[in-house]
Amino acid sequence: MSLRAIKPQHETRTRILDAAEELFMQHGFEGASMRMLTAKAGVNLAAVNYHFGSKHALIEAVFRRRLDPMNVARIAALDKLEAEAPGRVLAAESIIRAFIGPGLRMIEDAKGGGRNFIRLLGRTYTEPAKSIRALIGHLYGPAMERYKAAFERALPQMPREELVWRIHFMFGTLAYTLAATDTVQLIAGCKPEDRYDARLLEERLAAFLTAGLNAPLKNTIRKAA
Amino acid sequence: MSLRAIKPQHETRTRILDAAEELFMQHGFEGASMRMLTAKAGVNLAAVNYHFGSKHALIEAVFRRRLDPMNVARIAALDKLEAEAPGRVLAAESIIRAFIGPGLRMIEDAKGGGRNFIRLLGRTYTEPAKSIRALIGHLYGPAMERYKAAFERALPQMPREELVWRIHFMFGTLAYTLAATDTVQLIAGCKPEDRYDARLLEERLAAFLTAGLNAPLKNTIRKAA
DNA sequence: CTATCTTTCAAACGGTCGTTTGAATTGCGG
DNA sequence: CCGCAATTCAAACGACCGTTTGAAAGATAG
Repeated sequence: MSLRAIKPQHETRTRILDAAEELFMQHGFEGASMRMLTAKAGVNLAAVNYHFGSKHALIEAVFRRRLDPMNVARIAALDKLEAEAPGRVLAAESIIRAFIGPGLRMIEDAKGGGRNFIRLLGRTYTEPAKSIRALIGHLYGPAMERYKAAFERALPQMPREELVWRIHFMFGTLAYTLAATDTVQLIAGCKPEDRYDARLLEERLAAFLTAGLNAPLKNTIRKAA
Repeated sequence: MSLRAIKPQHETRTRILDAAEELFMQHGFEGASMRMLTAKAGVNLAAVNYHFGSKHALIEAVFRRRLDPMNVARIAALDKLEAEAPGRVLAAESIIRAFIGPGLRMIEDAKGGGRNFIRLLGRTYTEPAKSIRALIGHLYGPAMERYKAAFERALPQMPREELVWRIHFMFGTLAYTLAATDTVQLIAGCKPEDRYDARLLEERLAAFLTAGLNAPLKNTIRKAA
């Protein structure tokens, strides 16, 4: 039989990761069982434990596969910005666009599962399980530090406390926007075809976030700093 | 024995609701089992099914207990605003404050469990289970319609498409801010005591959201409308 | 006190969970 | 072609899940 080349070498790992990505997004980490998952991947039930060790290790692998390259891209985008304007102060909007760009570009990858992953990621920020939130925090750490420092340089006049909160707000907007795409339809009948027009969404997000980050400082806020 | 007056009448229901609120927040709906829950409440395992019918009905009861009054308060706040300025156009910031006020006031109720509920609520917007998202959507429906109409009246010049997205962004910021309070510490060492200063948080949120909602319309966005 | 309704309780139900096991199968260098 | 390691497989493990049951206990009205 020569047509058995369907499962080339260690495709099993990839098939599991793909299935897990989709089912974790649809049912959550607890809701997606190993039996569901291996059935969808077309592999044996024991394959997950054989290749990854445990369910939790599989979850970590699902995140690392996409998140590590994404954060590398984010840091690279910031490096590029700073290299292009050495010594000068970056516009906050440029930094925001550098950060949200890699995530939005992944949304356009519908067939490759990138869109699934982005929605999964958005949900995971508010995941109840401590171990998973800790994992996300750990994977995000380096990029986070880098961008926080960039924002501090771009907005030297803003109280640090206030800046931290505004970065937090921006994170929330991004996470929720990506995770809860069906809530848009709750607010209004939104044509689904432009829900994934990443270019347009980037413009909308950048405008909203830039305005929010640069919002005028009221006295009440200034006094608290 | 006269000191047995600890469990007055039908306190069992309330004890279950309180325990569920806290455990759902800590472990999620699937992660918090009936055995955990009834143990924490100090009631028999069968009590949940006796008093509520099923676990899902308990989840619904947990939400209705807090969310219904909260949305009534939100609509009342909007009614009051419109009654105070009959015929006039409301400022977007006033509408935003009317919306976020009831939620933030609940955060200050630490002992009563209100804070737990708000964090639970924030997490639930991105809950994987369809039935739970549907429940939330249903409970939010009326208040949502009301506020959407108010924003449309306050910003008549904004394309409807864009407005829907900006409302979506605002929702996201609010939900995430309330749900993922520990992520703030990830961004920076934030003194936890002012994390729950609802007054200050309201100022910060109002400033950020108002600026975002009123962000200038770029050509790219205008053309898409 | 008795009869009736409500509530609590221990025990068990069938089912699904993540993981483990040991044998069968496959891939491959010598 | 053989021998060995890597991988796949069916079956079973103990644990926990949400729910149900029928009897015991408590509250209440006549």
